[in-house]
Amino acid sequence: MTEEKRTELAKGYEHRDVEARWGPFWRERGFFHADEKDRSRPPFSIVLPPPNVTGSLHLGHALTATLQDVLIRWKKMSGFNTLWLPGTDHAGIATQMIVEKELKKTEQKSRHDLGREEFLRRVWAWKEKYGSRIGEQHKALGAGLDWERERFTMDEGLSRAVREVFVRLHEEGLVYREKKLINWCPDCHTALSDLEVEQKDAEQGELWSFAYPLVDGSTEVVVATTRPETMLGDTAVAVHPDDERYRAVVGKKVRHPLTGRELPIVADAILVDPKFGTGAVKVTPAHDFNDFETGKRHGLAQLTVIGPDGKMTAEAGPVAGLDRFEARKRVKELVAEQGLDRGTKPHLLAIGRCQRSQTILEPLLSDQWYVRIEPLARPAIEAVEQGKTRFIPEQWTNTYMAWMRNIHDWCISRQLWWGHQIPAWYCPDGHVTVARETPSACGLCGKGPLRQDEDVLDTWFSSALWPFSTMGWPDRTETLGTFYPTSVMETGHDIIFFWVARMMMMGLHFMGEVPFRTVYLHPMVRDEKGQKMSKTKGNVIDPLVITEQYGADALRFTLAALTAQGRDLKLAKERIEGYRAFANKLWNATRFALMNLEGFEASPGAGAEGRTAADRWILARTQRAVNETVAALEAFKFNEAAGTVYHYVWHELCDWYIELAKEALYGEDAGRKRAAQGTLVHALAAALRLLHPFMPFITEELWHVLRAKVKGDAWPDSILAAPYPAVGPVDEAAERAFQPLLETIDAIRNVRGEMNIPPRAPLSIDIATEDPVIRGAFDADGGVIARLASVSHTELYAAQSTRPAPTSAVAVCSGFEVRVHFGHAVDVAAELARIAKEFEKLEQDLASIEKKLANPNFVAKAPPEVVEKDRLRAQELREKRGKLGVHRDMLSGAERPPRAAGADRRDVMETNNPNDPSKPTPAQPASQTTMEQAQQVISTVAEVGKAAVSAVVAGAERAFEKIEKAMPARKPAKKAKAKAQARKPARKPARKATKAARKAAPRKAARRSVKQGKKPARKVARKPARKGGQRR
RNA sequence: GGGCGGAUAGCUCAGGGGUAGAGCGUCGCCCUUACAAGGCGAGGGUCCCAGGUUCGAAGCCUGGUCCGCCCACCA
Repeated sequence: MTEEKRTELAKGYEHRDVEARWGPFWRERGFFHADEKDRSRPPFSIVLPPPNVTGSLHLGHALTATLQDVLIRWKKMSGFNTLWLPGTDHAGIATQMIVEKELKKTEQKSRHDLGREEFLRRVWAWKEKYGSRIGEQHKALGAGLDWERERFTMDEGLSRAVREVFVRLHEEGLVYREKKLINWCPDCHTALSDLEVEQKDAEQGELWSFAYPLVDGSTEVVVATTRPETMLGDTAVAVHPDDERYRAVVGKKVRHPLTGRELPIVADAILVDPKFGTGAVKVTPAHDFNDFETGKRHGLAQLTVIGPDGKMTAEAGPVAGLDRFEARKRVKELVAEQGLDRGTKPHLLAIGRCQRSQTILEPLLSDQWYVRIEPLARPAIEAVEQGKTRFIPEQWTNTYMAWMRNIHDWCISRQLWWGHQIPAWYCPDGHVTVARETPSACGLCGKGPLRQDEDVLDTWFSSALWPFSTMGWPDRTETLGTFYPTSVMETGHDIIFFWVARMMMMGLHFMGEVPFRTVYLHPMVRDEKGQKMSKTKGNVIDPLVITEQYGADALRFTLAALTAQGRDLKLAKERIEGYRAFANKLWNATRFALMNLEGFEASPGAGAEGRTAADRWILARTQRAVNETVAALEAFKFNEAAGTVYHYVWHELCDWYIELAKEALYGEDAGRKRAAQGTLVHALAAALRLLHPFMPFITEELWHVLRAKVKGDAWPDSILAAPYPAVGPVDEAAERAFQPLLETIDAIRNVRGEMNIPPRAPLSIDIATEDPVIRGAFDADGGVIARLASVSHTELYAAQSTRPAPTSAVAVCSGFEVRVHFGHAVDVAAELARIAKEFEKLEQDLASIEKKLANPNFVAKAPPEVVEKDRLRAQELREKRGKLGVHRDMLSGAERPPRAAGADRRDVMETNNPNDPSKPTPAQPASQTTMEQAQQVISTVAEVGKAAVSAVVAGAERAFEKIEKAMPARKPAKKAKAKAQARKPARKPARKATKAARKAAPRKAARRSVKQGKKPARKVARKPARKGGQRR
């Protein structure tokens, strides 16, 4: 590849060029070819849920592809022998309807005009024409599927598996044919399974009552129905056996007003609820599921009055030939004409509709094939109970169980042409022969010719076999031996019954083993408004439209980042844009590295001796990111994995480390340079590998470019062949050691922002700490502060600094204090306001924590480590408060601490900053506040408390005026002053000030710094104020 | 009629008995030689309501309210 020679990158990331490059590269080199003979590596297999062959992928498919590809690439890089098996589903009804529609449109013909054979030819042609689009889409998404193993549910091999399963189940008595009531779609002209019936919200309908006169003329029985047309099929009237009102008429007969037939009055405790309506029910065994059962209990006739086309049959007498809804009106008229109408009431009812056509379904009596499901369901329940298959998120286990425990026999025959024709043949005598291959004569009587059952099997029948039929079953293939059971079934929770449950049953029955160890059910993808994407709503998005615009990597990353467990996923384009920017960020980080790798040595450990604290810090952070990412992936927490890498790359590697490393990279010190280069390459390479499963294209591209530059042994010619970063111990000491420096930079930046000091205006700072460890950190690596915070001059003190307050701001950090000198008078009011906010925050935190510690129950009952932590925390807060108080008092002029004898200045770090206009006044040998003095101030401050703040501020304003007068040449910047003015009112409402105080500098500083171990240092006490009750 | 999920910053959503988070958006300052698809900073919360358990509840329990979703043959 020519790009391997490139060692420079374009300024911005252009996904189009890059993405076109790597798909073919991976495929040509067979990276995704699974090797069933390789037993040296542990297997990891996923079968792709087969999309509808004539369909086009939507974002739900993109999510499926993304998550599975993440798993596959991650596992592959982690040393697994991976198989990801693609394929498509023939999707019986859906496909047939598409082709029929097209046929109607272009040729004005129905499938019957063409005949079965010709129609099927057309469907196959359609499949060939459009079936490839799915593959193209998957490839565009970067899906690492093993295309050599692509399957189609109507392939010869899979069809053989279907026949085998059907025949075997039939032999075992688990497939049977029976005349029963089924859900029939008059539009699609086929039977449906229970699952294909959709119950929408209750629809407004009517409950119509009419009277059946008794044959003996003694009285009448009033019944009610929501479906008047079915009364023509009534073959009885039922009442409750205990119902006194009807005791006398049970056993008698009523006369049908429209046909004259006589109908028995039966007593049935199951069907009839005496409290509903009149307590009498018309019974229509051939058109209602309850009535069907009732009819069987009482041996009632089954009278079919509605035909498969939805029109009334000849049996319907006066309304024969009418459409069922026409008949509904007509029946009411006819009954009314006889004076038997007893009124109509509005009534809410649930209506079953066809999942495909939305047509109102008709319960119809017909011969269909069924799978006896209970014997198959039992092992499938047990397998989950025993943990052989695990659902993630766990809550789906209940859903699965509830359905499985209440499962009905599965109607598997469909009156369609497109699909697996049922391998059953009928002889002239009507005997059924079920066989794997076309039989020549009746298995029972030996007669011929035989006629094959015209129906086909439910699409989901073949889908149920997918995990093993695709691997060559019924043959005992090596592929099955290596890759079955599959490792993970990843699919949407909407098909848990249609597909997951049925795969479980079939897998267990025919393979004797669950089809997958883990079922990960992902959320549904919705549009920005939270609506389900559907063709009818017109909000379906083709993933390719997005990949074209933003790049496949951005789309993939977005989908992964939004896939939290247990909730639907709303896709907003802002989010995708954000992750496209992330790709660009990664691109530029690599670009930066390439520009700064002259003299890089690839040998392992090179430059280790020159490493700075910053180097050790990012190495530790890298390891932490690796650990967290891997842990998240193992738990299927895609959003956490994505979020971890994102944060690491952007906010640690880019925002911090690259900036930190510039000094060494640009500098002359060869040792340090080498160390920084090595560290940068290590961190970047880790980032690329961590990210690869999520963003395969850009990471592969950058891998190659980087590889060409560094020429190391550890750089295989594809990132896919590189190992996924390994989990390992984190150098927590390195993290801790560097923390004060990060915190200092944050603090200075915060002061700048708050005080409106331009980012590059050089500043002089003092750092004061009594902690030798922290002091050591500043000694060794304090230089980074100069660069990242534009500091020109730093002095270190062993204790609190007392340089003249009016020209400085202070930030109290954990274990040290930073004084920022401006070289001119500070905006005292602004600084005091800033301190006031912070002070109040400290007060609040301290109050809440002290209250806790004062509670004997807390001390006695809470875990000792929690108590100890709070004690330390309280101590720290008190310290900070004290220091801040001193500063505030100095600034406000309210109290000026006496100078202590003897300078404690320990060190001065000069930073060469060419722009430095005004070297700060050479530091006076700074005086020191002794601990005693500090304590005194602390206690004073504590007493003065919050109420004093405004007074102090007022004092400060006076002081400010004085200063301004005294130093006319050093007026604060106009803007700063204006800002100070603007801020004044904000101080007044206590509520607002409190709120603001919560956002005080230390917290912010901590937030900017990065997570530290389990308990992030950034989390400075921040109990909501309302607890303290101070806000009122 | 059952069952399941959700309600947290302006928006979209993570989190989850011990110091309330992210992305986007908003505001301010920066064209700092990797990146303006950028950098730095700031503002922004009654974690739906009411009880309860607990030393401690946004989280756990109970009961509500309002949104989703799934299942179910009530004429």
